[in-house]
Amino acid sequence: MDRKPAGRDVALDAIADVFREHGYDGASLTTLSEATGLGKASLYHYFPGGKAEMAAEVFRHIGVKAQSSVLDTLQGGDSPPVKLRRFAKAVSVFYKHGRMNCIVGTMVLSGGGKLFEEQLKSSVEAWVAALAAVLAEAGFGRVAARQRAEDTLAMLQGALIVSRSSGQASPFLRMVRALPENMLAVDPLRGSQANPAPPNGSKRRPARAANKRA
Amino acid sequence: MDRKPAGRDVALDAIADVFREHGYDGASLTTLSEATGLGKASLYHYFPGGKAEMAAEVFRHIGVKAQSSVLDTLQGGDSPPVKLRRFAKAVSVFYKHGRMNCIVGTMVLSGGGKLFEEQLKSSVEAWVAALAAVLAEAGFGRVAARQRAEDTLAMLQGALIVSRSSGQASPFLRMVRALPENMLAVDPLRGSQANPAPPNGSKRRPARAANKRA
DNA sequence: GTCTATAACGGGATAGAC
DNA sequence: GTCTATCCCGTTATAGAC
Repeated sequence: MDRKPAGRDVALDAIADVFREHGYDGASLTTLSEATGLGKASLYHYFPGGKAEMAAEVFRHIGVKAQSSVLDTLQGGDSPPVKLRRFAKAVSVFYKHGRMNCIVGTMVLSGGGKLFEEQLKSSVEAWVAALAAVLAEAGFGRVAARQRAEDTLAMLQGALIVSRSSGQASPFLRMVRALPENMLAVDPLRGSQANPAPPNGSKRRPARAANKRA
Repeated sequence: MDRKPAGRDVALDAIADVFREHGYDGASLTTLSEATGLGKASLYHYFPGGKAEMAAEVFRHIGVKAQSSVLDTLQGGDSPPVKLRRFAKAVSVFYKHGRMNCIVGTMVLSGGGKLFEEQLKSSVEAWVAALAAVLAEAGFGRVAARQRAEDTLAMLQGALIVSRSSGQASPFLRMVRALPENMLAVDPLRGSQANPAPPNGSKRRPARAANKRA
């Protein structure tokens, strides 16, 4: 199998950054040209299919990176809690601790949703399957495991968006820090029937007396 | 105060739909013209500032609708659990039970992020403040209440994206159904230290024996 | 392989008739 | 207020020199 010229893969990183930052519709060939240092014609040399092919290749490229640097942390003989802690660390690094967007979420909402429906779906599926496998290993039923995995991805996506909107990384950091215990907790997304009365502060925070207004 | 012509507000609904569906960059004047039934020049009659003004007005418009049909459910003398259940119902309706995007999240990722930074931030702030007020009323400390409110919004955003990506409403519906109890639960986002061992199925599901592979 | 130049097209925005 | 016609510019995409 003849591998593609070396320039292509390094260009792909720059291209990915542009799509992540500006979305699919917002990424112009001019911008892509500047970001890669290649002229427009050169881009078409590497990607005859134009912008659409660039985006498709970016998905492939990111998918491979995500697999090796994030999802693979869920493999191996360690216990589920250990795996999930590794995973959470890797996720935080992968998204630059909340400062970098998820390109999948970005594409879905910025013009690539219809165009790359299949790739986006299978990307989500890869993450769900990997997480669900660990949860199943931890003792959750098949359906419950998949639901928890989906919910976890949703929280990740949402935390990234909120962090971006507000310009603060803290929502993402909080989410990713709580992720391992949260995923294995008894009923994190269904509420705990055991404790209907809310506490007046958590045990790890100073929890000054609640000052209600008025 | 002279109120604007009637055609403007009905056009605004169609315009909002276009932005929600295609994002800011993806919404062309041609599309907007077709969706509203107005010619381009007529659109400029109503919105001299062009597309940017349309988007800005859409935010205002949606903000008012969100306030009256969703956030106002958190007002009144009822108990926090009652308010949050009302809120969850309203949210589900507001987003067409997972089939409709959040325009704020969409805009952030589709070209309007820089342009409408202030409006987007204040929109998020309105939701956070409204939810945090209820949580404070429920006894949470000021900081914890805001964090929980942020986390809830993040989950909502993420659930909408995952639902859209996967084409299934179930992640969103699950999230919104669990929202009231989840928000008041002891430590939903920080994991419960009391139960390190995961159960083998939840109490409300058949929970067939976990079938691990291999 | 990479460049300059340019074609073909669609975008946002305006003018002016009605 | 709404329309048709038009302008200007940026965009995608290609041709052809080097």
